[in-house]
Amino acid sequence: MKMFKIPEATVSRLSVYSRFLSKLDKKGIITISSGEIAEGVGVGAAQVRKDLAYFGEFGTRGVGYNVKDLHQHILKILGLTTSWPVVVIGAGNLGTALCLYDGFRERGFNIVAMFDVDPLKIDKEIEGITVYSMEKLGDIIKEKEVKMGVIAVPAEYAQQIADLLVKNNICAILNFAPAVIKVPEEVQLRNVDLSVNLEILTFNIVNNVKNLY
Amino acid sequence: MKMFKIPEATVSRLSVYSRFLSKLDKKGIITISSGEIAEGVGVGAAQVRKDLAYFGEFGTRGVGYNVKDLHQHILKILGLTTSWPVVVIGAGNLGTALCLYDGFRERGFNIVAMFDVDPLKIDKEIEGITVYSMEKLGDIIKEKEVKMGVIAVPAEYAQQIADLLVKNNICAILNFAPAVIKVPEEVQLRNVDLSVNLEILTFNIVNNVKNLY
DNA sequence: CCTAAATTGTTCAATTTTTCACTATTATTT
DNA sequence: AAATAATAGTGAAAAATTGAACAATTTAGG
Ligand SMILES: NC(=O)c1ccc[n+]([C@@H]2O[C@H](COP(=O)([O-])OP(=O)(O)OC[C@H]3O[C@@H](n4cnc5c(N)ncnc54)[C@H](O)[C@@H]3O)[C@@H](O)[C@H]2O)c1
Ligand SMILES: NC(=O)c1ccc[n+]([C@@H]2O[C@H](COP(=O)([O-])OP(=O)(O)OC[C@H]3O[C@@H](n4cnc5c(N)ncnc54)[C@H](O)[C@@H]3O)[C@@H](O)[C@H]2O)c1
Repeated sequence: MKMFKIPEATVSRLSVYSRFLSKLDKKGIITISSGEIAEGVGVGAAQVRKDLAYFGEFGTRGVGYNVKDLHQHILKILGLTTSWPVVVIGAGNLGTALCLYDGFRERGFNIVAMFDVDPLKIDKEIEGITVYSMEKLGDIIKEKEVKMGVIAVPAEYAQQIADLLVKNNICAILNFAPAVIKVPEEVQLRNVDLSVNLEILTFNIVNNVKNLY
Repeated sequence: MKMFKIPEATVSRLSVYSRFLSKLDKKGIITISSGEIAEGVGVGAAQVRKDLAYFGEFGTRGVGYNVKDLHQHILKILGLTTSWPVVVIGAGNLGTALCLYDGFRERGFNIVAMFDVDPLKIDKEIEGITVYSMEKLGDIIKEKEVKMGVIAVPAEYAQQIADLLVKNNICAILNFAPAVIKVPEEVQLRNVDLSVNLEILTFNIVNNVKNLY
């Protein structure tokens, strides 16, 4: 790969483009211009072209992009041409909601197991997904070749769960706990912090920030 | 307010600082330096000082920041000195998980009502929060002076719910549906897109992106 | 009281990201 | 076949963000 350092914002937009293209494809639309993509996802047309230009030339000048084609290219770029087995740690309200959610499967993410410490939850099944005790974590990660883990335990345990995942050679962690956790630099970490999102909104309200879309 | 355009990243870091300070305060810690905050939340010390500098001078040179004091200042900046009534639209798995979650209340967000179209869910209570039919939305927003709405309905209905919220004078929307929705520029909108987050991780894994923390 | 250590606030430089404007290419029309 | 219109790709400019360096201020110790 010609890794020229891709802005993270670019990657997240690619993910959005991809979903938009998928919708267009289902509607049977064959070609689309950068301007129409831009309009559809709420960014600038130059931005769309620049984002794609990091990875190659996917369009035809004067014509636009072939929807199916571009979609496939983006899926490839994002690593979504294969399925990703995922484990969820914490079978509470959030963990359960994630398990019941179809949207992940549609994008190639497969929750293969949940884990919890609560004896009442262990060995139960949620939508066909078994909740295991924590001792099984290592075995299942190895057996199912799991690369990604989702942390949905209370914040005070988030770091220890992260450590455990790291010890079991997980490559990436999505953390929902409102905690700052540290992992070795070779492990990918993203935090989804819902309070932060709400608080950006309150900040904007009280400071009367004009949207700039 | 001396609105010099605050980077959104700054606002989200303020939210994280605030939680960190709250933890320190509970531990009885009186003063802290920018370097320690930086260490605690995983950013640079200069970044911390720069973020705060947008809003005033809160520290004492040679000494650091008073924890309680700084915390109060940040809460004020974020608009968290008053409680925010919130409505959640969509009493499904995610909406329910959000309702059961204490973390929001702790930060001053109060879910005052949920809304759904499913007759089986309407009039049920979840953790003391009633699920109302959609017709009640306007009345309750007005009555409870709700400024923020959370969208937790399937993607295909997200736009119409957003429109409805806007029509009822909501100020800010947090959208969980994987849909691009449009609102007037005076309405604050944030999207929490979990698939995007997972896909940034897969991108990083397959492209071997080194973390830079 | 003076000096040294600590640490903030701030300026300025570096970097990153976005936007703009232009060039090249393709398709279509006359 | 030439002219026109549409639109991708791209390099340069602009804007936004981060990072490093340092001057200013406070406290503590001799
Ligand atoms: N529910 C939400 O809407 C929501 C929103 C934002 C953030 N979060 C965060 O997500 C996390 C989970 O939230 P939740 O609402 O599902 O909480 P929850 O209490 O419903 O579930 C937590 C689960 O983790 C399990 N658990 C506790 N310690 C564990 C450990 N050491 N190892 C394995 N499992 C353990 C518990 O048994 C429980 O089943 C929390 O950190 C919360 O702050 C939740
Ligand atoms: N569950 C998750 O973990 C998860 C994760 C990421 C994103 N999301 C997104 O969040 C949204 C909700 O997900 P969910 O898992 O809770 O789905 P869900 O199907 O469990 O719940 C959706 C709820 O919305 C209600 N609803 C449908 N149309 C409505 C309308 N027009 N007005 C009011 N209510 C309506 C339904 O009756 C249902 O109760 C979806 O857009 C989903 O893609 C969910």
